[in-house]
Amino acid sequence: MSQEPYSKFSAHPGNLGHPSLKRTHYCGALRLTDAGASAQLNGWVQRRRDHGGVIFVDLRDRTGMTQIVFDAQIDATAHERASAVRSEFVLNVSGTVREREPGEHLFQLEEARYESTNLLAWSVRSSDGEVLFQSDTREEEDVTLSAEFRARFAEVDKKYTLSDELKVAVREPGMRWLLTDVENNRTYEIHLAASRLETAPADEKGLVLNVYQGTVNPELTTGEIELAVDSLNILNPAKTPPFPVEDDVEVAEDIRMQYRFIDLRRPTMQQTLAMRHKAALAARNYMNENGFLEIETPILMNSTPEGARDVLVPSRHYPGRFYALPQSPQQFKQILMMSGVDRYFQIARCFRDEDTRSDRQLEFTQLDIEMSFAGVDDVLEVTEGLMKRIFEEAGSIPIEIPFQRLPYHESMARFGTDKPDTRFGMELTELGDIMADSDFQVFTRALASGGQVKAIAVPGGADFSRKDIDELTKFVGIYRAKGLAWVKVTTDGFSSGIVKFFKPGQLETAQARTGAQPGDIMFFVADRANVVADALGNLRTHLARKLNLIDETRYNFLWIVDYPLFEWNAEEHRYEPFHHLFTGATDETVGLLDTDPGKVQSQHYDLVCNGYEICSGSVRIHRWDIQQKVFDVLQISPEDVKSRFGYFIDALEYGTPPHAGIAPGLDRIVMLMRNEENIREVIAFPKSQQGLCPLTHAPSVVTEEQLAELSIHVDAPASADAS
RNA sequence: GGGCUCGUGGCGCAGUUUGGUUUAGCGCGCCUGCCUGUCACGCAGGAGGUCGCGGGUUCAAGUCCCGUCGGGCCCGCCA
Repeated sequence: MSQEPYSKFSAHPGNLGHPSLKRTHYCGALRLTDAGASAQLNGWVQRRRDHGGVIFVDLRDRTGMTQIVFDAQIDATAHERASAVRSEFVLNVSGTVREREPGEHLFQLEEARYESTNLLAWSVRSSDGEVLFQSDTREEEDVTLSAEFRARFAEVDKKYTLSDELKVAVREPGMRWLLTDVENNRTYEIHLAASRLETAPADEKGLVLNVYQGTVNPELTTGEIELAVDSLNILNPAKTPPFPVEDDVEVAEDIRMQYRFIDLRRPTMQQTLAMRHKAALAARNYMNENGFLEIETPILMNSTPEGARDVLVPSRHYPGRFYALPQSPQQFKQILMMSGVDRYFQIARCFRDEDTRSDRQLEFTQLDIEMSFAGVDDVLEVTEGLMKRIFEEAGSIPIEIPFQRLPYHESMARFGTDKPDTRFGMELTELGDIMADSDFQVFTRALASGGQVKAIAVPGGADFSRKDIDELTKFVGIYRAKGLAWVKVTTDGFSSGIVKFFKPGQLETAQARTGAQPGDIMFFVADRANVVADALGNLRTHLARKLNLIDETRYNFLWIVDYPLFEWNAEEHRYEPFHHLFTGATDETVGLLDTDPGKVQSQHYDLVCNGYEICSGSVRIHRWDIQQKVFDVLQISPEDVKSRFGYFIDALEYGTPPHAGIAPGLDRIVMLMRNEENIREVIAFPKSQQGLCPLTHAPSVVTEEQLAELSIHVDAPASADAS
């Protein structure tokens, strides 16, 4: 039959009546202390368990779940309506909060004895004095159960074996306990018979101990209570969702994005949304407390063809002219410094029309920051405080500041990248000096043509099979490495087909430098410096993941500093800015702009955490003459400068204060705090890798009229959405 | 621009190597009925698939070939 729930409800006008929607609690809020109170909840149906005379429904909202119970004896109408309720229906219920009753009586022990010295140290003994169960610390978990007592459990509850991971909670001192088997996720209630207690002190002999099946759900924060419903309003039925609203369900990305409104109902997604909000709030508060003004800058601005591809927006008034969406508010934030704002920040959306990666989207969010009369140390200090505030306040992750600083060249040398993951070792080791006179031509040729030979030692790698090594060779091939030489270190010496090419001492030196131990393998790459860095750097992280060498609980923050100002583009025989056009040089090297631009050091800094670049910034050029020299080095003609940056150059000549800034990437920060490996997981409405939005079908074809107004003629065939 | 990989009921997957014994199977979900203590409820019964799309090879295509659309990872790109 078709799954069309709507018809069932159109015949029940009672469901369409408007009850008060004012709830008394969220679904994750009720606790044992609320027992006896009446409550009204709104939420979505997580699951329904229909037992005929009684129906259980888990009602969910963004805070959690509460079990609500429909009992024909409490309210026949609500019970009848509840039988039609299905997953994701939206309900409004009211009723009484009640402690979950003990279930089936399992067994009884006569002549139990309770002893206590205080509320926290107590025991229950059998009549012959053997301890049945006891707890003598403040830790609820520290419970001992006698073998005899365990045996009684085994007799009655054959489906489960009581595990060793037990928790006991005192319900009423000397009378009732809640025993939780954490591993099996089951509870039991242990009662000393109340009738006997009325007349005798609790620690006297002759009590009766009863054990019941518990109905508490230890997995739910609200698991000690339930809501006995006396009134149900079905606010809206729902089609069966395309996938269950649960964590850890694997669903294809396009389906998740197409039904993002359902995907976002999942608890982890709700937690991420909440954490992202907290991170933004913490940032706002911190920036405010430190004297920064939040100022908005235009979304429609001019295109500057430096750097990334711009996202363009056609102008209706000026045919053939386009706005660009900001790659970042770079120029505006500098102009704000020129404007005397002194300290600016903005939670800014940025757009870069480049291909996506697991940590890159077409549009993303930066905490854009700029400050006047500031140098490197000032920005780093403010940023460290900001990171500490965000990670601790939003992520409950303690952060120690200040962060270490690592020069760019050292990072490249040791890790092969300027965004190193320092949670594990396997650092790259230079071997060019000792390998130059080996007989291994792969090495000697690379060195002779100005290249490098470097190596890493992989713990336990001596176990790698031929097939493993072939796969790794293929892996480094992605980074243009032509091969991957290897030598296994064993207790008997070196093992590899290439051992014969080395002179005595060469492999020993390699072993000493890489720190390889017997049982390890050394991997060598010989090539141009950037190929060696890419191949070994990526191999290093690849193997660390594969071999589980990464402590996922750690957050290793690291400043990368002392970048070069320019990078030589060998193909086009000219310099390019390493960071961007407005990055300042260090005082020590600024003089080299005229003579040796390649040696100029910039005042650029990146903050790296666990292999992700999470902030990037610099001290800016604030003097016209220096900016002019940079344009000269980059061979940007005066005409180009005037047309592209004219207003900016103007402003530099009207009293620009020294200023510096940085831009932490909010998406990646939240990714790190949530331990997510994909940026889509921390964006409410992300785009697919091809830049499509499966929910709204953007980008879409527009009408001929719209195009005509913009004087745009589209050359490509307008392919309709294929799905 | 390029490489790798995936696409089979609502979801997740098996089947694709070696084309035909497959009436395309499994788990979850869904539907109907029963059930008063479940919480991955249970029990009984049931429905649901142009194997992404197009073309080709063949007596015969989920399976082989070409193209195309979509998802993912990566190289290039990302000042």
